[in-house]
Parts: sequence; structure tokens; C-alpha cells
Amino acid sequence: MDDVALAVVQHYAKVRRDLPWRRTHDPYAIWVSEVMLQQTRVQTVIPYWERWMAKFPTVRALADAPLDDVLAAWAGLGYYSRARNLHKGAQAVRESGLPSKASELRDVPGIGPYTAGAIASIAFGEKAPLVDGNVARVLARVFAITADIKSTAGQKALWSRAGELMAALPSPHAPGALNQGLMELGATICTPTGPRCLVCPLVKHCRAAIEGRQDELPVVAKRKGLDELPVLARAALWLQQGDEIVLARRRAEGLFGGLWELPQGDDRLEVARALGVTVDPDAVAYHDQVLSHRRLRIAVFRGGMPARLVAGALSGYDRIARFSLGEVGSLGVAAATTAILSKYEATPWNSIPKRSSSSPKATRRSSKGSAASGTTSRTRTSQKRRSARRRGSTS
DNA sequence: AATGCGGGGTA
DNA sequence: TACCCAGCATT
Repeated sequence: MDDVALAVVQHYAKVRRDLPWRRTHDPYAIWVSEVMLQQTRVQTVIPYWERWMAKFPTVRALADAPLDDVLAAWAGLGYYSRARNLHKGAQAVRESGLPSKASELRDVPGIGPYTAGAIASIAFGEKAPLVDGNVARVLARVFAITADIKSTAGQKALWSRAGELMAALPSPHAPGALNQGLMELGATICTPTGPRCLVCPLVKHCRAAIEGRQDELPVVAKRKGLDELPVLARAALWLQQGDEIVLARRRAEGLFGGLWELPQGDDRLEVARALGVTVDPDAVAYHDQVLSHRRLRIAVFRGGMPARLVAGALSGYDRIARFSLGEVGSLGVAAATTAILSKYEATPWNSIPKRSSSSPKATRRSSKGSAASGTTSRTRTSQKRRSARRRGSTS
């Protein structure tokens, strides 16, 4: 057991990637990184973390910021309860500072078993174990754990092993190095498919490798296929007049809670009635998006500009307002609405560069059917409408 | 124990 | 496609 722990920290010292949050000892900075990294890849997180730390450099700065600003900085990362909880957590520890022990960190909103272990070990040097997806894979192979790693039994076995490993770590070595070393191993060598056992420092200790079972472990329950996800159909209204567009803010809990989007409802007439506008009968675009547990299909309709906006008129939202196109980029807008808006060249694209946003400007047109090319989003303009309508009309 | 909760990279 | 990502909260 101590052989394994030692091999991990020694390997980590050798190959440790130079990530931005590894250059600091600030517990808050590490906290932010760990929350962003929940179910999110390192490469995705890096630019978000950099912008976040520049905008909210301290717990106090975050605690004092309006939730709107917090969500704007998070927009695009997904799982927005992470941002809401981080904000709430910052307010909770605004005066006292972040607790240093894993057991106390667990009381902070958004900090679960993994994140508590990560902050305690990395920022405070506590010998606290952790298990994430990477560590689960590594330990399941090294110790030949055959229980489903997502199951209660599997998690129990994994945390138990992780705890033993941490207890076996010789004292001069940093607990954070063991934990990060395990994760690093899972991310770079002990990968889900095609693990590179030939260069793995644990190969001599790994039951899976020794028995040639590295492709059979870990055992993980199959997830729902794409066609098994329930489809949620929504109607969104695109209400624009000149430079101004109508956006609504979702209530702070639940899906996309607190984010701004084109006002949506179950059908176009519901939304039109709530806002007191007329709306075109035919959709100008559809946007499909796959979430963890459902598929989203948003039909986009053009309509007239409402004379007066009443907060609370549309269920599910707590605010509704007009924004100039230039302001949209500084709002917390989820990916679906961002993708829809970006299809129209009238919308300035000054929000976070998302690599694949490709050409907000190019093409369009394609008066032929075939979805507009170039973007990874599934937004596409309905075929029959596009040549006829294009922008303007109504309003 | 199961479900809700985003978005994107990749084999 | 399907899989998975430095998971957490709620039921």
C-alpha cells in the first residue's frame, strides 16, 4: 500500500502539469478551481478560472457581487447550481474564511465529499482522501474493484482504498500531491480506453494490469442512450426592434436558474399571451441540445415588440427586460440562447470566445435547405421560411 | 438508490 | 453514436 502511495507522489513530482491553480496556495482560488472542475475538463476550465480570478479575486469580492455578475462569468460552463452555490458559499464564509478541515468544508454549499477532500489536502495539507472519476478508475484497476464505481458499494470501496492509501503516505510527502497524482494518472495514463500500462508507475502493483484485465475495469453501469432521453419541446420568442431585444431571467432555482434567455414557454401562444404580443405562426429556427437527462428542442418565433414588459407575467421567470445587443454579451446567457442569437449577424458576438463558434458572420443565406454549416450547435433555420422571411417583418 | 443538472471533447 | 469529464443536492 505504501509502495503505491510513494510511486504516485514520485511520478507526480516528475510529470505534474503546470496548471494555473497549481501556482497558488490561496484556498479560495483552489476552491474556485475545484468547483469549476466538477464534471468539467481541465482545458475547458482554464480560461474561465483566469477570468473569474481577475473579476472576483477574493471571497469578499465574490460575496459582494450580484448573482447576475456571477452567472455571467459562469455562462457556458454548465451546471449553474455550482455558480449559485459558490456565490452562496462565499457569502457564508465571507467573514470567517474557508474552513481548513474536510469535515467542516462539507458544510459549505456546493462542497461535497470530493471537493472537501481536494481543498483540505491541496490547500491545507490535511491527509484527506478524495475520489473523483479519475481516481475511481485508477483504484478500481489497481485493486481490482469489481463493483460498479457509481454504486454505493463501489463508492464505499473506493473511498476506503483512497483512505488507506493516504494513511500510508510517508510523512514528508504532501497529501495534495498524492491526490493530484492519482488524478493526473487517471487523466494521462490510466485512461478510460487504451490505458498506457507500459509507462504506468503502478504497473507492478496493479491487479488489473497483472491479470490483463485493464480493459474490463472499472465496471460502470451503462447510461441512457440518446434516444432514451425525454424530449422537452419549448417555444422561444425572438422579439427585436432595431438594436434592442427582449430577454427574460429564469427563476433562480432549477434548470438554467438565474440565466437570461429568449422568453420561452410550452408553446408560442402561451408566451405571446403572457407578453401581450403578436407572434408569427411559423418558427424561424430550431435549436436542439442534449442535456444529461433530457433533450431540448427549442422552436424560435418572431413577434412584435411588446409595449410594456411586466415582470412575472411569464411563468418560470422573475425578470423580463429589453437589452441593446451590445449588452447581451455581459449577461449570464446559457448556451442555447447564445447559439440561437449567434446565428444572426445583427447580434454582436462579444461574449466568451468558444472556439467552435466558428463564423458568426460568414455564410448565412444558403437558400437551400441543409442546415447552415459551420457551427456545432444544432440550430438550423427552418427551410421553407428562410428565403421568404429573413429578418425584420413584424415588429 | 435514483434523479436533476450543461456542455463539450473525442475515439 | 456513446462515453466521460477533478460531482453535488435532493428525493
